[in-house]
Amino acid sequence: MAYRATMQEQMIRKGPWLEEEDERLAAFVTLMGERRWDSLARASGLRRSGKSCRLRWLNYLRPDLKHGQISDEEEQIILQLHERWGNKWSKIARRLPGRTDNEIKNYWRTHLRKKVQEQEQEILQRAINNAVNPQDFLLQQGDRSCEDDKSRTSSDILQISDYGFAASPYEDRLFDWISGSSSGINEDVRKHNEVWNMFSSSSYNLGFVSASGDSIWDYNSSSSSWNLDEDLQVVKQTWNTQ
DNA sequence: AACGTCGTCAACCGCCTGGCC
DNA sequence: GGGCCAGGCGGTTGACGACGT
Repeated sequence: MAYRATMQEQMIRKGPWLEEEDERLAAFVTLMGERRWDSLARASGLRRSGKSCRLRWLNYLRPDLKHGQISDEEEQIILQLHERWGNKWSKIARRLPGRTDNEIKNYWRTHLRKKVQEQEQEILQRAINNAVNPQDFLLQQGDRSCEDDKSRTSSDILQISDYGFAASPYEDRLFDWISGSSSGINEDVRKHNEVWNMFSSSSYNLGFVSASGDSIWDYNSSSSSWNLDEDLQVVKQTWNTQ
């Protein structure tokens, strides 16, 4: 028994995929669908693990994948979403049709991380030069962009950023709508920015703040003044009339 | 030309989660 | 409720090429 298991482990191939392996995998995925990867790996006769087959398909062979350079627009989206969600690569990837979590993760690590760190360093330096606390400096910058919102305190602003959008049903459904209804990446980017601006507007943000410190989404659902479908409808209508 | 360093990216690893029995 | 398994996810590794010394 143990001997057989060891033999099987020895049979498993690792490392770069050969062209004929790719062809075989693609043929079997077409035949069996994108599931039961262990069975697929066995049935195909590929000496690869199910996990390895799944990864190869999702990251390289899938026909809807975009191969090639990440555009400036895509980079902007990655930056914005990473700022919101952190290293939630698969979540970010879902907002960029044709891109994989692995691709975005690598792109972030090799191209963007350094850039962001430099920007943060610059902010820190400017704060030092202005002899203020870096956090206050950022708040000052933020206040300059929303002068009309005098009632918003710095603690409000911190609450908003603390909550983020990670568990937001609004956000998930909005972005599903974006990627489901558009006709290309430019359209995606345009819609993304529009919706992003709407969410970033002071009225939306103030609505999201819970005075009690509860999760904003719990807060929303417990309040009868919020209606997910109606609010989504408003956003979509606003978009469609533009 | 030889060697070292760095950047890039495909692939792997280990942990977590959700579904099923 | 608990065990098992498949799949998903983020972090890490390693091969390889480009570039500098």
